[in-house]
Amino acid sequence: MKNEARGARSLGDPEGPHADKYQRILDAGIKVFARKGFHNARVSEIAAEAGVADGTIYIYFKNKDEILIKVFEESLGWIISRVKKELDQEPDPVRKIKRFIWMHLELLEENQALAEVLQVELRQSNKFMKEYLPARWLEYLDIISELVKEGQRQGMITPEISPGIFKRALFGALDELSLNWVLTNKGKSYIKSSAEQLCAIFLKGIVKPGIEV
Amino acid sequence: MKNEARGARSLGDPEGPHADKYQRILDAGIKVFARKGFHNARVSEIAAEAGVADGTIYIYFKNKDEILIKVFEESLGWIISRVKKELDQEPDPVRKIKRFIWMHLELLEENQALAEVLQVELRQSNKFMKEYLPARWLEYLDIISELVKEGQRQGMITPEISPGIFKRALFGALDELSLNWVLTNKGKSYIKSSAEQLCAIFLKGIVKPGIEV
Amino acid sequence: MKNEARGARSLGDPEGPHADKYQRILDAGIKVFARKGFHNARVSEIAAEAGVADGTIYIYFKNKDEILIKVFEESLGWIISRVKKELDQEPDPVRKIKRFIWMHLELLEENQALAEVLQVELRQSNKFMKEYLPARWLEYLDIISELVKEGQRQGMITPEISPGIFKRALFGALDELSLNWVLTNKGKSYIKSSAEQLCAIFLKGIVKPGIEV
Amino acid sequence: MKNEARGARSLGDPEGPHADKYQRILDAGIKVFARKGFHNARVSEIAAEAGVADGTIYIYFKNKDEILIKVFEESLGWIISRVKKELDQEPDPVRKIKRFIWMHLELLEENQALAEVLQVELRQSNKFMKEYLPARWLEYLDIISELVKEGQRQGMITPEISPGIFKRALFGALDELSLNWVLTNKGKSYIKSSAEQLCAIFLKGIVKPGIEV
DNA sequence: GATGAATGAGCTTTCATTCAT
DNA sequence: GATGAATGAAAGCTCATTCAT
Repeated sequence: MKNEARGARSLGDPEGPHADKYQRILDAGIKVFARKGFHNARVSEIAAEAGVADGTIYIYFKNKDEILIKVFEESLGWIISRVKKELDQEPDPVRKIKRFIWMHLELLEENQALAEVLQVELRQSNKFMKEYLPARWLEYLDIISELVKEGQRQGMITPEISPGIFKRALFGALDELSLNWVLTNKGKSYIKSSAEQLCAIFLKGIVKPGIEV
Repeated sequence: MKNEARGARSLGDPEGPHADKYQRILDAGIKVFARKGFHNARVSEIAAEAGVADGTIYIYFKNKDEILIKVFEESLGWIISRVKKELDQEPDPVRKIKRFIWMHLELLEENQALAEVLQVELRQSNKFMKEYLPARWLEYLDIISELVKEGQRQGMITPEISPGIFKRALFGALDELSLNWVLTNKGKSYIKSSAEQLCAIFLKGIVKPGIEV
Repeated sequence: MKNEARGARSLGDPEGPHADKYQRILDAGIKVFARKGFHNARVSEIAAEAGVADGTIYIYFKNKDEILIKVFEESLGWIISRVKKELDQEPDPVRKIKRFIWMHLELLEENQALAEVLQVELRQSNKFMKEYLPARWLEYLDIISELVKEGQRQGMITPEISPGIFKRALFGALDELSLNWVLTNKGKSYIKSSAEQLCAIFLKGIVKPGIEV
Repeated sequence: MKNEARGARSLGDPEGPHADKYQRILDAGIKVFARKGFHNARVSEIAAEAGVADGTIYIYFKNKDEILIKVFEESLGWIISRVKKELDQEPDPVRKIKRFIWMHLELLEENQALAEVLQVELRQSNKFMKEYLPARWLEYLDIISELVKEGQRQGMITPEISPGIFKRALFGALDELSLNWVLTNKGKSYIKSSAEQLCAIFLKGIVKPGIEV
């Protein structure tokens, strides 16, 4: 009843009676963290952005840290489910990897504020919230490594490649390119070129066939 | 071999009469920023680490931000000169790219604290100090793109590759892998595997020859 | 014997249609104030302890202060009526004073939480709620001074004694000893010794007969 | 050098280079705690009263609690040493007890603000800072019990009296009377009467010689 | 130049109280 | 009457920066 109008409005999947304000605070958190970074974000600014009183934040979240943690969890959860659903439609691991690259860039393009938060704050947090360590982010990375393993099983991907290193290499490249897109204002075409180029680089390499490496 | 040119001091190349304290503060900054992150680093802790009084910091640096900026500038300057010198010894662009990958990882391995600062804080700062935007970091990235262009001129690298996107893809991958190495404690062998794998991936791709992509 | 008149409810004598919740809040107030002290007691904790909603408190009490005031009033009212009733059974003023000492200690022993609130918070409140100044507490003190006056009239108590100072001296001594009993866990025998000793001290003094003072 | 001018200015015995501000904050703490009570005292008000910035408080004290604790420690330390010195001049234990009663009341009369803090906050703190429990306060109480024991040894005080209960009874009475003096504005004569009456009560009792108790 | 005590703006968080349901 | 989610003022404390010595 309370949530009938939410539909596709925002990331995440809040449940329970407080869903509305919870989600508004989460969305506000994404915006403000993106604008100012976690440390320079003021709780009062998040409250204002969410249209609630400062104190209301603390009904739904233990503290400022928890807002960020929940932003990670809910956003990554939503991204993962979106990505997995689309990958199912691709026939083979190599096509899936291409699709993954495209989706990563497109999803973040659609959610620029979220992109900024994930790129910058996820690193900070990986370093400082070791007790938490976003399990969902590892889950996301493992989508890549699983695709590589499957490709190797099917004989499409060279067996010398380490899936564990590849997943980080690809993620790092994707992350750097979307960060760059977010920071500069290169327009949508940059996303397209980035996707195309990354597919080419990671799948076929850059050295001309026949050249010794 | 690696440190032959650095004298007994440390990274960077401080000049002038204040060289000693200036450099001590800079080194202390790297350590403390690595340990705590920029926002949680206390100026007084940097001062203590450097063995100077709090107020002395402000004789050499305008403010806390400037310590970080100078850490970037001096460290990147030193890295760039080291890298360029070694790349000169490689015969062709493809070999140079391989050398670059190895050096990046090895240099950061040798300077773990610096690695942590560059990886995490450079992102933050890229985002917030747009007025500054570390020119040296772009210079470092451009080493890669110049190598790609040269490779394309010499016909060793496929012309479809965009050097501007490639430089960020490679940097992102390197960065992610060294961050992972820094955060987990995987030992030196992880650096080696990372370098080998990245060379393979970026130069030859992961799809088996003959497979359609 | 001691509780015969109190029915199943508790201290005080709540009347009117709200009697139940009113009393439950009052009792909860005593418990929570005893546990945490007035300032550290949370209205929401009192509500929880009373099994009512936070807002309900404000139907029965103007604010948090008023809960404490009513705790004083109702508790002291109950204590006074209990004490007066028992004193009637004693034949002379000196015996009545002895009885008073015993009853004070025994009543608080039976209501330890109330004891803690009265002892600690009454002082605070005496100091800050000058506008209120618990009339009932003065009434309680005056029981003592009236007994002294009566004793002087009957020639049993030396006329040099000021009833006004004596009442405070005795109350202070009683209060300090019950506070000490509440804070340490000395068991029931400490109450007995305290009563005996106080009777001896206040009635006969501590100096041996014959010694010059 | 820095402290040459302090003389009798304020309680306590601050040492070290920061003595001046430390003592000013302590004195300000006494005043403000007396005026408002610990919980309603604002750190900023103490700072203003001491003529320092808010932050300066935290150079000298860990937090607001510690100001109160140090007020207890230093004040009681000062009181104890003053009292002990004077008691030495009295010839026998009974005379010493009389002197103690007079001094207690006179010292607090001279330091009214301190009196209010000790009386009201010491109780609160006894209850809530069990970890701390002002050792000095116990030391002060023990002055009394030691005098009683000595009096019993010399045969001047009846052996039935428990020094441990007597010390609390006397302290409670003194405390209540000085609280009353502080709260009402009874003038100096009330102090005198209180002292006289307490001496009479505690030493000789209130019951006329010859009356059976 | 070097010091480090002092500053005070500004933050997160708490919680008594209200009021729409 | 009863509820409890929401409010928002207020306070303790931190720490980058200054400046008298």
